[in-house]
Amino acid sequence: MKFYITTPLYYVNDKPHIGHSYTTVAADALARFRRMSGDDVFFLTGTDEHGQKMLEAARNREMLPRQLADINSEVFKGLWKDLGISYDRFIRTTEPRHEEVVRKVFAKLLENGDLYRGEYRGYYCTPCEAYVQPGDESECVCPDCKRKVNEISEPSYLLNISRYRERLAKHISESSFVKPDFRKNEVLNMLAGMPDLCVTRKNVDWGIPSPTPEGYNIYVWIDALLNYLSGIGYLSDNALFEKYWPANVQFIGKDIIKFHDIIWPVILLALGLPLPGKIFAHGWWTVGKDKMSKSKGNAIDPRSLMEEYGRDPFRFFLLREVPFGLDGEYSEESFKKRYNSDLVNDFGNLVNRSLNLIETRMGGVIPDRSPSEELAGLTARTFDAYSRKMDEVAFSEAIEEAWKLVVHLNKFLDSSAPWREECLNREQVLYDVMYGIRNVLLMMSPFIPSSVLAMWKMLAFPASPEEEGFDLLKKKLDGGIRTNRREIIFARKK
RNA sequence: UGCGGGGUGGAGCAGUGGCAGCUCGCCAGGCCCAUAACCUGGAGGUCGGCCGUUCAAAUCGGCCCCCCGCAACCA
Repeated sequence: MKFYITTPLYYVNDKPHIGHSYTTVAADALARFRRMSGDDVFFLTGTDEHGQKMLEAARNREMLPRQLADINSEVFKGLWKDLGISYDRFIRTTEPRHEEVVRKVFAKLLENGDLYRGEYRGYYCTPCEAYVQPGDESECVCPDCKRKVNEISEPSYLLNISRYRERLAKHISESSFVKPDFRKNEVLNMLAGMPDLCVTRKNVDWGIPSPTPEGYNIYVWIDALLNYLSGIGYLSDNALFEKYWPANVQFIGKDIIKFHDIIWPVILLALGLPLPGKIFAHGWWTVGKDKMSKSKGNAIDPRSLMEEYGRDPFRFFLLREVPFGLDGEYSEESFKKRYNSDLVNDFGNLVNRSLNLIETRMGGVIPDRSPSEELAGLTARTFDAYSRKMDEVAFSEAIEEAWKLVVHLNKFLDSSAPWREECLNREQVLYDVMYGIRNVLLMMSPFIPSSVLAMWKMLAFPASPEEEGFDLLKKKLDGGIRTNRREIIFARKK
């Protein structure tokens, strides 16, 4: 089976914060899970580089928007590298190939009447040089800069949302397109009241020119959304496109629901393309009860957390701490607690104590047996529950399922006490524990791939979890292996 | 105001009619192979309020109070 997954394109007017990492790590974990399940995965991410805010940000730094985009897209790439993100393609909206697709799509929509020339009536904030929607009619101030806005009316091109409103509403109610489920009503309401969308900009000089006589630029969101098509070869590499489209899952933050759950499918319907399987909107990370934002200065920098704890604990925390889809509260304390209690005490210590027993009681060689029926059964049931949760994109619950095996193995060691002289089936017990650990490692690999690989090598299991995939769960562990030197993979933090 | 989601032991949550559960924290004990780790047991809640339906309600209905989200381009 093919599996096409995307993150949003991140806007490069500023540096990445924890939220960008969140979406990307989530997509990466799912991509890795599908690969290990045997799917042919295409994982797309990238950067969104046009638009008014880029112009401003570049001006503030006294550089050209292109220069700022070059710098910041590298910053994102660098972070993804350090986070171990296994994307297949990193797209930038300033790539000529992408720009060409956007122009072609625009022309096609125009031709079919899905875009039409009309009047845009609305409010315009001169200082921000942007169209805005004032919060309160009586106030008429820009929601961004809080200054007065002017009502204007000018010719522009509009996306004909009305034409697809009913079809889309029907699809949303009848499918699992909008995820999580509790967003459905919200989106349907939004859709019902959504006017046709203005898709050209008169005063923005950093963008893709629209193929119309007036010399407008194309609205950045139209530009950005189309990356999901151009990124897999729409209108350029037909074989690739046919292979992967439609996307199976598209991850977004809850702030961009309107664009992905309404405007995006309208464009696709207009192009006659099938819609993605799911648009999954996750929640925000908050600090205390406050929303994390640049203006408040309380944004969490992923770099500092990674430097202190390492890449994998950061990935683990993001996906374990909070149910995907809901908001979550970040605190250093909760991070440390997760780290110490889950990764150090439960998991790390299990591997460490088990390997120590292999070293001291088995001369460093994993005995060759067959797994007990009980443990093999438990593994199968655990994996079953785990995969179901992964299919539901319920990461924290999937990890919880795998953790049941970790807890079981710790208990099993305690109750069978293979360190005692009286323990008669020591070989079987230790074999079972190593077999169980191997299976836990497989299930944890999508979340903490490098730590898992380090443990895998330490235990001298053949190949790697990613090469083996989940098929290995059905097979016994071939013993007779001499293990490598014992190391602490997750060191306790004070 | 409209639509939606919530209010359950110290914290965070699960639980859509039948003895109120989980994780963390706390207390006590066990074990001692291990990263002061792991295991077991315990304390702690009249499930926001009032009224009602029912043999039986956290769970259904009504009214009320409080919090949050979306209606407004922050992952």
